[in-house]
Amino acid sequence: MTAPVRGRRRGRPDTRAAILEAARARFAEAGFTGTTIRAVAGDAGVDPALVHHYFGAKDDLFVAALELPVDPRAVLAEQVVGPVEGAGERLLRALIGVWDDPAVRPALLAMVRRLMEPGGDALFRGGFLPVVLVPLGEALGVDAPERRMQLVASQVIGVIVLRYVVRADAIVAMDADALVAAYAPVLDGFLAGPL
Amino acid sequence: MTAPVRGRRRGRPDTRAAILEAARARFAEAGFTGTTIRAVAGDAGVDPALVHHYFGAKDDLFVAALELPVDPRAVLAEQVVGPVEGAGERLLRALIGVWDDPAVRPALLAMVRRLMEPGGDALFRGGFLPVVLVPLGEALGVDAPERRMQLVASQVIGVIVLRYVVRADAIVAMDADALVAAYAPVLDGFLAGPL
DNA sequence: GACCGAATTCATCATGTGTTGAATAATGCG
DNA sequence: CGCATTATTCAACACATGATGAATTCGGTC
Repeated sequence: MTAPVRGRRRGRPDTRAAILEAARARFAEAGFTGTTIRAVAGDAGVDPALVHHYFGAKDDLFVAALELPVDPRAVLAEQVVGPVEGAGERLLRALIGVWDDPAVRPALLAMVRRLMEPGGDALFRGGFLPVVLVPLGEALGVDAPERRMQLVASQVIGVIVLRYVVRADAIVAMDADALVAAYAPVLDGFLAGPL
Repeated sequence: MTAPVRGRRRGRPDTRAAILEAARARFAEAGFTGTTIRAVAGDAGVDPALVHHYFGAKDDLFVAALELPVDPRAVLAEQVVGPVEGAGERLLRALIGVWDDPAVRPALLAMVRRLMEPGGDALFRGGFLPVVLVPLGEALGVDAPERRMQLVASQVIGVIVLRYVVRADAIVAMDADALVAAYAPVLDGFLAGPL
């Protein structure tokens, strides 16, 4: 049995990546304040000090863990932008594609959890809304993008919470087509219906 | 009965109530783990030990703060149950009525925040779903109440998050009629539309 | 083989947490 | 008044947390 070995490890294990992965999982599961550096270090099989060595403070770890393998704006520009007709379905399919990718979901979950913690409103108003939602609305060419995209968000976030945070079985059980059938009409209504 | 109790009676101003109110506000704002007993005591202008004196551990404080001035099932039974036609509007108006009551909102917010924290899925599956959602669906006489009510919940929770947690301005600005106009058709579709 | 830098751990600090028990002040009853 | 009872605070404990700096070990380079 290996006694606790001090000093550098043999071979070239990518410890940094292990820490990042553990941090993503923890942040996704427990949010920012609910995640402890010691727990992350434990999951990665590593001393807490090493976490600080690679990423500085806890805040820095968080933004590092948030670095998405995907740029949401690129995904939206490629898969969603286009005519308003069918925009709801395209949005849903892009959303599901990204969220069901296990490499990306933890980071997204962490962001959603952060949205609910104190200061989350600022994150929404200062980040999510102007950076993602409104530009998307404008790219789709809808009128009153602020209002309509907030309506859209109110449905999308509900789906995300029930499917990925709270894991309500009926919503989890739906595949992409079922989700589109249920929600695309709603989103289309928010995008193009009467206000 | 009990012998005549001698001695000091109750706090001068009702300190107990002050603590409860402070606790409700903090739990609503920051969730369970994000709320510290010292902060509650500080808000109530009181020593932390007094909080323990009145309510025992932090868990007990939380359940005491959660005690709603309203029984959600009673509200639903009175204002929502009825024919499926118009159920969406009735549900929305009841919801808004309860959530916009400043005496109740903090406790509700605290519950929603708890739903997002670790273990929130259990709270949903073991509490909210079987105690509130499914009975309501059955009382409305819809088919497949589990599925339909989870769809309803996915929209309702989205509205709650955007309006009360994240306070998205466009959603906050809507009055009851505007909310009904926007969301009642969606809910009716989930309750009675095709699956 | 010597040496430098990177990887890793250890011991430790300062702080904030929930909680406890004793101590003091106020109140009401006989 | 004096006593019982409650309200309230003080001081402190035990623990977890984020963070730091020194120490140790390894990998690669001259």
